[in-house]
Amino acid sequence: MTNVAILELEPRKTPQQSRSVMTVQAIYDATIQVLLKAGHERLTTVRVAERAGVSVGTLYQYFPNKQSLLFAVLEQHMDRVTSAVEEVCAENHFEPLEVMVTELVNRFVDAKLTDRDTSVALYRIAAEPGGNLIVDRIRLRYENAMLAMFQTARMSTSVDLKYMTHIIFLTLAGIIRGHLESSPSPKAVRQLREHLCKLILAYCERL
Amino acid sequence: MTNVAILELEPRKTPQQSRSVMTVQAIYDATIQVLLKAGHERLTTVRVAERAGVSVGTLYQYFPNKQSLLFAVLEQHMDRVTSAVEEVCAENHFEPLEVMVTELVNRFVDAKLTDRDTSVALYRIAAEPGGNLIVDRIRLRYENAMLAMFQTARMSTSVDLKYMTHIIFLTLAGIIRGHLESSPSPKAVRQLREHLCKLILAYCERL
Amino acid sequence: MTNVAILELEPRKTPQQSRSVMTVQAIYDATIQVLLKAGHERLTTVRVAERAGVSVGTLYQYFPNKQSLLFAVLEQHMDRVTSAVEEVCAENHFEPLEVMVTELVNRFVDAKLTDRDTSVALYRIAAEPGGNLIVDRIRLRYENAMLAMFQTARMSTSVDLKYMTHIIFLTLAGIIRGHLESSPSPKAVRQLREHLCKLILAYCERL
Amino acid sequence: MTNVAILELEPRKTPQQSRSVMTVQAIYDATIQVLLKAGHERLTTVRVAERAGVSVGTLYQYFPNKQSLLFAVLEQHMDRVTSAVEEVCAENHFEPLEVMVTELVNRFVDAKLTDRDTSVALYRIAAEPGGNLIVDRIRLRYENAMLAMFQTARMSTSVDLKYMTHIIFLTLAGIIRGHLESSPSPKAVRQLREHLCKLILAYCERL
DNA sequence: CATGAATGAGGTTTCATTCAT
DNA sequence: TATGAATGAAACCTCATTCAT
Repeated sequence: MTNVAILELEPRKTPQQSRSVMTVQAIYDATIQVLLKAGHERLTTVRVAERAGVSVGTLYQYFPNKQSLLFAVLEQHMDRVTSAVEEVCAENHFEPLEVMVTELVNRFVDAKLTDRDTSVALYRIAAEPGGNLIVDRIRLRYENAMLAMFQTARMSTSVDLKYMTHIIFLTLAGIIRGHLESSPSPKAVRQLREHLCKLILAYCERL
Repeated sequence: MTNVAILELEPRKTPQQSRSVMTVQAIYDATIQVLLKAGHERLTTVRVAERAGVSVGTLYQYFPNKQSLLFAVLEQHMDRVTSAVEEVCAENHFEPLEVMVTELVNRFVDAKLTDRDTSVALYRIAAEPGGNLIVDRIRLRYENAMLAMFQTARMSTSVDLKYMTHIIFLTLAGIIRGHLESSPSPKAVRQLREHLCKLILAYCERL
Repeated sequence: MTNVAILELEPRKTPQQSRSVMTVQAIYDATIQVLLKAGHERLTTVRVAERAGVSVGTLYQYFPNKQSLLFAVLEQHMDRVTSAVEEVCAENHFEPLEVMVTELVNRFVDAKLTDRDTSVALYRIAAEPGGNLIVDRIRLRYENAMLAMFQTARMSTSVDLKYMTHIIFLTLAGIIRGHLESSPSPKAVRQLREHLCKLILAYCERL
Repeated sequence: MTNVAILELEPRKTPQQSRSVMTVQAIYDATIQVLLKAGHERLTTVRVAERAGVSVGTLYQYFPNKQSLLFAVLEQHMDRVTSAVEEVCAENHFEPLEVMVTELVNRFVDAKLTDRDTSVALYRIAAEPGGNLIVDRIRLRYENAMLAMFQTARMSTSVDLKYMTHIIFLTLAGIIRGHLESSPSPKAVRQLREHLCKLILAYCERL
């Protein structure tokens, strides 16, 4: 019998969260704001702290150095996008291939286009030395989720599903990145979704 | 075919090239060497000048500031890759679609994989503020060359060739970038070429 | 012999010592541990408090600032060494000069070589501004104890015993410090004791 | 035949010394001045540069970091004192022991008492981590010079001259340090010299 | 009394750029 | 034109100390 009273001893953190959790979140948010308003090269720890409403010292109590802050922000952001993709993959096991691809593409595009400026800004952080470790970890999560879904599709057994998944991921991520970085107009998004589906579906069926 | 007359327009600089041309090229080369050996964050103008065998002052006589140097190097490098693609596109007008795609993919992959470390290092420079201007200009050259080629292919007239070309470019560039940045193993290149061809060809035929 | 009555004057703190006395001693010990493990430049009040198992705030309730903590630790350590010397001096009144010197040297060397790392580390603290006050006070205790002993020795009455004592103290302290700071090998200690005795004895007899 | 004209090509550095040599010397001097006026804990690179009449950047063109500056200053100072001792040792080979010791003591005391404040301030630098390397190197120079002299003295062949020299050095250095650090009065210097001679001479003769 | 998150002045170091020679 | 010593603003980071809880 678990004692409910004991559980109550640990102070509630919602909605009146603990001080430090709030501080850390404020720093996260401030980092993204500075990234968007001032840009990657003008992002300084002092500026981030100021915008977060704390002092630099406070920032350094939660992050050992500037890079760890940037990577933490990158990771939090990518985690959100990845979770969305993991979800959509889990939901579409055993669906027809066309449904799988359509859902995947749409959710991926949705996730990346929400906070598109943030996404673009974070590409810079991912490109810093050491960033590839984070990117690779995230990529594996993507590919594992996608692979699990594709393994439930009715496809020729001779297909190297793992490599196919890899190519599909590179295609999705690469095209969306290129799209985000060059054309800031949101009008082309419908066309982009459509062609992404066609491209990937054609590829799958060809194999 | 390049017009010989055009070549005559610019004064001969070989074999006894003018001093400044040699100096500038030495600085270009030094920049890439420093970029590879020290990395983007440790690239300083003094280090570049030292490696080029000149003084900082001299460097600043040819480039108004550090960024202009980096962008010039980026542009020179991208120009080489782009020229290769323009060439292959020009050579394959009126060929069967499959030939077009195969040649395009192979030449693109070849161009990017020669000096792959340099390519990767230059992604960082392209990501700096202002870099998108250069990237976009180069992208237009790519897409124009590809579009001219695809317009000679036997395809349904209802196809939006311009957008198709755009997507193909994004696919090629995006996948190769993802490939270069994550897997440094050169063994997977043959598989990559093969799947790139399948992917793009399937897409074209689907339209 | 220590007077038992004197011990009674201060309230008993053993075995159930008062909380604050234990805390202060824990901080003392932690300070020395940090000093040895992290070094003088990495000794921070937070680190000391952590190692002592208390919070920084608590530390600041017993010591007004960092320096007072360091000086208190220095004083406690020096007090132990000094007491040993005072003891040996008191014990050897009226002994032959050779016995006096031999006992003095051995006890001094013993005291300094126990916790030699601590001794070395504390030299740094003694060198801080204000540290000379502590060092001078301790030096007077040494010299007074030694002088009292030497006054019971059979020596020519024309000798300036006070200055002789001063020189002997400087010799002892200086040589041992030089020994501790440069050669960390404990093998040379016997030779050191022997020569220290010869040196000081020869000096005394010469006067 | 060495061509005199060629030698003239290298610009004269005296008395109108080259710019950089002057700058470095200005930084050295400024370091000692700041050390004396502000103390070791208030010595900052900016303050040193200011007093030297240059900018911090200039300081960092000649010294990779603060510590290397401090150590360079320490080394230059110790080198002067050591040279004086090496000189006096060389001059007194084959002299009577009493002359050797007297000359050695006097020159050592002279050297340390000139710029006594600087000497005291530099003890702090020598105590920093890594400083013992410099101190040990200097100590070897001292002991080698002294040993060479003592080997020409008429002494019992059974004496371990090397260890004797070591002890004499520790005695000299230790006593003078103790003297400098505690009593700032210059009146006791004559007495100090006298007793140092007696102490060391008695020790040598005893062996 | 104890806690420990927050502070922020201040220190070290870097590096693009200039300019007297 | 070439040089490279000098510049100095600005970045990152530390840590003794405080004070609301």
